[in-house]
Amino acid sequence: MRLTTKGRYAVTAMVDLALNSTGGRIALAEIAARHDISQSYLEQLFAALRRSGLVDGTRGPGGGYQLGRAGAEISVADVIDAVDESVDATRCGGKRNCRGDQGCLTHDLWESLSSQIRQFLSSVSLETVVKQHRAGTAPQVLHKWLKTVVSPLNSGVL
Amino acid sequence: MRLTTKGRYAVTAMVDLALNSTGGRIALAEIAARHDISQSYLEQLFAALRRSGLVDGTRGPGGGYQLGRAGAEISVADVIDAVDESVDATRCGGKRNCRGDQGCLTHDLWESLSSQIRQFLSSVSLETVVKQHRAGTAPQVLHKWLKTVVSPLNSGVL
DNA sequence: TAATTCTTGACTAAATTACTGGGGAAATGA
DNA sequence: TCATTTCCCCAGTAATTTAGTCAAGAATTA
Repeated sequence: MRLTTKGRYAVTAMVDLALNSTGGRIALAEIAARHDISQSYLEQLFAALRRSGLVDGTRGPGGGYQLGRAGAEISVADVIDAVDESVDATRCGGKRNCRGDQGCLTHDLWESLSSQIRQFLSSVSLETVVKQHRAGTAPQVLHKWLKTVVSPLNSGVL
Repeated sequence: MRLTTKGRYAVTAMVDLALNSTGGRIALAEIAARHDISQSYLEQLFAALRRSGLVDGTRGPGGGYQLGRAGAEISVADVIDAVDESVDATRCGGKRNCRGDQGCLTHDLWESLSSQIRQFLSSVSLETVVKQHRAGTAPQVLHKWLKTVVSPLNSGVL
């Protein structure tokens, strides 16, 4: 799970789509203009999103993109995965023998951490983000929530 | 908050330091060999870690690096921030006028999401990672924990 | 048919990552 | 003092990724 500006572009565009989708379709040119992103670059990202079934494109006048399924069914992790191509990143290709015993031990550590992040992002849907935005106060709620949730982690429960 | 392989190198090295630190110092060459990373590259990362006070280097024979403070006091987010130089990433430099009204609205969305990830990573200390690794079963515990915690998010509480 | 919009592919510039190499400076031990 | 070990700092560079351009074409609507 990587978290780059590329993924951010994709998430932004998808949230835009979720935010402005009142049943109709939205042209890429619109999204590109709204966020001042190169349209051709967005096209590349949407090609990947399309291949993953996250969006649905229709051509011709009045055409555009739609969410491939309900916003509640699309997680932020889905979007990031679609454009990021997860480049293996393990350096030893999953084999547990990169260097001595301990080499891949720390691999495991990283992957465990990384999978926690993934699970977290998988739990946040586009709808959640939209709702959170509309609510306004939500970030504080989340902040509180995280605080209560996170303390057992550092207090030696594990 | 970006999450690249660069940050992963740094976290791996720091966890190695936390794992093998029995009071003494550890030479960079050791860490480099253990994880098969270019030593000079690690030197660059450690220069950044040093500037942030996360590690403490001593020269001469028997020298090496030490954690700058207790492993419980160093979060994964600290490590990533130290090497990542957080390149602004807002594209409009904080100003709320990049394009019309809605441009920076979605900015807010992203930044809120990004800050949630940051808070999550801030809650995980090196000690936590080490403990989790030693426990072995911990990842499953975490998985369960996340599941109970995450459901209110998607069930319309917000 | 003409306009619109997605779709695809090739190509390029800029930035970042990962790495190399060299020349020190401080500490230690002989 | 001198050699060795280690951090420390800087300059450069190849590979990769990001971000963007350009052009041709397919499907749809009016």
